[in-house]
Amino acid sequence: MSPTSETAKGGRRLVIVESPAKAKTIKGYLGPGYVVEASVGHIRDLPNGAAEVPAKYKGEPWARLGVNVEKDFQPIYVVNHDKKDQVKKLKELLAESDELFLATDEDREGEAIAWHLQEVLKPKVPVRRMVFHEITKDAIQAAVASPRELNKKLVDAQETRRILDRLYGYEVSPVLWKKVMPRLSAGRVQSVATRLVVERERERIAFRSAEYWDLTGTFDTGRPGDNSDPSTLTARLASVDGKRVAQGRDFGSNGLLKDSAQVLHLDEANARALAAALADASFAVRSVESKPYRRSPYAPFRTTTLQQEASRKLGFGAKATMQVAQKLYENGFITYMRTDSTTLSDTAVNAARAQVTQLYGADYLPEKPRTYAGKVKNAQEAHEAIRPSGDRFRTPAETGLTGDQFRLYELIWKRTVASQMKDATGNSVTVRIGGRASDGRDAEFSASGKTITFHGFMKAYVEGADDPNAELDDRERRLPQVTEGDPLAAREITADGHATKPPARYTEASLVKELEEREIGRPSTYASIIGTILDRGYVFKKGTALVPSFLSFAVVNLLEKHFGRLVDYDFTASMEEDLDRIARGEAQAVPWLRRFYFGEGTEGAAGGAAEAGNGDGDHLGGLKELVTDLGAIDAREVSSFPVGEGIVLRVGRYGPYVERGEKDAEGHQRADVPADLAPDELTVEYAEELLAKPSGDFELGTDPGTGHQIVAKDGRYGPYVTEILPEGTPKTGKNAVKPRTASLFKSMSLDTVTLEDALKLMELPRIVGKDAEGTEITAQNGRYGPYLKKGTDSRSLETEEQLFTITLDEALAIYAQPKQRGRAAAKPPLKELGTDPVSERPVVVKDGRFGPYVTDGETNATLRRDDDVETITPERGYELLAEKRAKGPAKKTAKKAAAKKAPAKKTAAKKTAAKKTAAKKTTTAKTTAAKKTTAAKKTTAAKKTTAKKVAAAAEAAAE
DNA sequence: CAGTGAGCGAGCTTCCGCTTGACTT
Repeated sequence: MSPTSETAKGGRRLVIVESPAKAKTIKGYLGPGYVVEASVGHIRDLPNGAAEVPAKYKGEPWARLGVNVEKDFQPIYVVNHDKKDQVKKLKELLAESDELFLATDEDREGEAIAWHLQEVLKPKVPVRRMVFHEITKDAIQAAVASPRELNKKLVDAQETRRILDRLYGYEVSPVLWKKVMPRLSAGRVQSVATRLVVERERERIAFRSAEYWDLTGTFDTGRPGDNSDPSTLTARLASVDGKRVAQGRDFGSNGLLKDSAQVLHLDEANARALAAALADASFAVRSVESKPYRRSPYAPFRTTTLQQEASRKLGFGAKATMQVAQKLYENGFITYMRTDSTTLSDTAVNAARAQVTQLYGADYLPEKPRTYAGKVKNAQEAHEAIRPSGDRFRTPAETGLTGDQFRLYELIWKRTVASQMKDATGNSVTVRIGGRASDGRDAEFSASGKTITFHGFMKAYVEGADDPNAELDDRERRLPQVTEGDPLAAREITADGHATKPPARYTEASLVKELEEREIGRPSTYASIIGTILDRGYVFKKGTALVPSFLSFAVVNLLEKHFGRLVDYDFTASMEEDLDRIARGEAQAVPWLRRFYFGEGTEGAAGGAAEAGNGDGDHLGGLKELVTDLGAIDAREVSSFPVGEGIVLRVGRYGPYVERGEKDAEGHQRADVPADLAPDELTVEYAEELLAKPSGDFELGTDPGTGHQIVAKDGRYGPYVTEILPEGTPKTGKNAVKPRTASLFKSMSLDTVTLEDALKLMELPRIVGKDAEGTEITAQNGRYGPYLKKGTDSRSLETEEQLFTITLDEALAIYAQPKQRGRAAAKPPLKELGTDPVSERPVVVKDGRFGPYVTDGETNATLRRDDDVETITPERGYELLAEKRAKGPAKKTAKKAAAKKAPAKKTAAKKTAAKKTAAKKTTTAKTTAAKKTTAAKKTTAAKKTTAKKVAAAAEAAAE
């Protein structure tokens, strides 16, 4: 496989493409003298997080962004971790070459990859940019013969896009961490995708169904029927006394008629009365209308249409489709699968036409090849449509493929062949039938049919439908051959009730389609967009439907209210326009970014030609300002949704819950909402039901001793069991009784814990015995695990089982030992790393609350994600400590200075709360303490925000 | 969102878009 072995003597050329599969193909077309290798996508990017930021930028306030927002948005680029080997290989190959051809895709990203390659490889030989749109020998050789220069403006446009996405994502996500829940995310693409799903659900919630009725009549021609001339036809009531009968589409989403003057709304009684009045009526054909029918084939596949059809016809998710397609591509069965183009190369058109003639005959072949104009607005057209590869398409049977690969290939093959076939033609017929009811009303029924006289492309391929009730294109519906005036007998007339349905939820495929239409996302990302919003818990799947979570309602609500422009559906489209201007040299990246980030009116922005979006002229503030001043964002408000009857749904840190009344007030109720409840199913009645019974309980049974019901729950500190006290037990006041509670052991789980386990757990704390002085020793389970307690002296136990088994002698033996202070002291270090060269202290690895860390007794540094206790070297340990020392003190003092008051208060508040809780005089005291803690926390949060604001202002001033 | 004993190292989460393996399930 060594590419150099194929290289001819002298005049070696290195050609770099993006994909290894492509490299393999092209290699064969270029022959000796050329080495073809892949970059395997992008090779450099902005640093992902703090760990990837080069040391020299670490202290910078903008290091976290990877973009120097203080100096013309200069990006920091680092070679992607997983591309280091590939870059090394490319460098080696380049060292043996006399010329470099950058043959990445001809689109914005491809141009950028080429530029990054040039920057990283630093070639000393001539560099050429070479592009091609078709992988054939002629096209490739022509491309080599006529290279061009790198288009730096196009690269600028890509870089601007990259920086904007970074600023958006890395500035807005932390707002969500603070205001909604940690680890959430926001982004130009995912947030709009989420918003689409949320908005559809809002429509469903607001939707009011309408009931309407109509009649269906079965009419008989009185002739014996056959296949081409059935004896009966089924027709629906179309109008009464000339007034059209209302159908589903006549109703709005509010359940009311859109235009009540024009249509007749039949209710059940009315419909039944009319049916009865028509029972003995005589009917005749009033009109027969025949129109030619013509249908053209669908365009060849691009990524989105392939995902949609694979979903409809094969039941594949977007990700599965792409994985199967990737395999087909790698093994040379199909062309590239991430494309927004429906264009077929000449080679492909010829192959398709040859196959049409061979399989279906010349009658099915149009005179001229069909071409499909690009439908996608921001298409970059770097690739062909998705089609079988080669200049002669293999039939599915010839491929030898099996399973999913076979099915997907067959789909692609059929669609491609069909795209070069003739239109399907036929007739569509509408028959109107009239009759007079016994009450004098005139009723007109209507039926329509379709006959296909020439199937054309439908012989090969018919597109599926999202709606399972929808009729497919090639379905024929034949009506009896009747002419105007023909008498018909009504065999049966029935009244049918209907209800209008809310708009359907998105599926993966339909959401991707929507995103493409709105120019949001790219072929290479459609599948992962779905993955992202699923991973974040913004949506979940119910069958194939994408259902938004309550969490996504809170997130979208916040974004709409405070970052409206960023989740505007036209934001991306307008960005694309601006990027195009940058690519054409009509606008400059830096002023554009400055306007986006710092807002209008900032220095330099006025001179820029770029207009940061159209239609958002009312917005002058920049992103920076929006994420700095968070005081205006009321976290409680954005995550509260009224349900009705005084019930509010709230999205808390632990998930959604419903609440009635104020906390601690009389009549306050609260209950968890199942995480997989679809928002449109949360009715007032359901909320009442949830509030009526304690939620999330696993009912274990009754304690034979007390008669109290025992339940298992999942609480803040994990699963636990507790008892339900009978009605009327005072929960507050002097005689308050607290239910017994106990955490589950690690070995137990909520769904398997038994009543016996629970009763045993609730016996804790267990009295083990008394020591020589008569002080009671108890065994109990606490926050840090099982422990013994003697007065104020506590000792950890090793296992939870010991809580039940430990004897007095064993307990006394433990107390005879000196107290082990803290967890770290109790455990030996995980590893010893020798002596630190700087502090000259012994360095060890320990396990702490936040995972393993290295310490020399003075400085501590947590191991990074890539470090491993087993494999860590002493040198790495010293390095971590040195890093920590380098930034530690500076950061610490800064932090202390900035947030001095807040932590002090917090500690004080905590202590107060702890003391009062410990005192446990009454539950009232406890409630007060809890309240105070909450209040203190709020103050702390507010203070922190203020402190940050001050810091930000200082930064701005320093500029 | 139960409320239980001490002492004490933070660091990281996150974006979009271009590509495949290397992993585990």
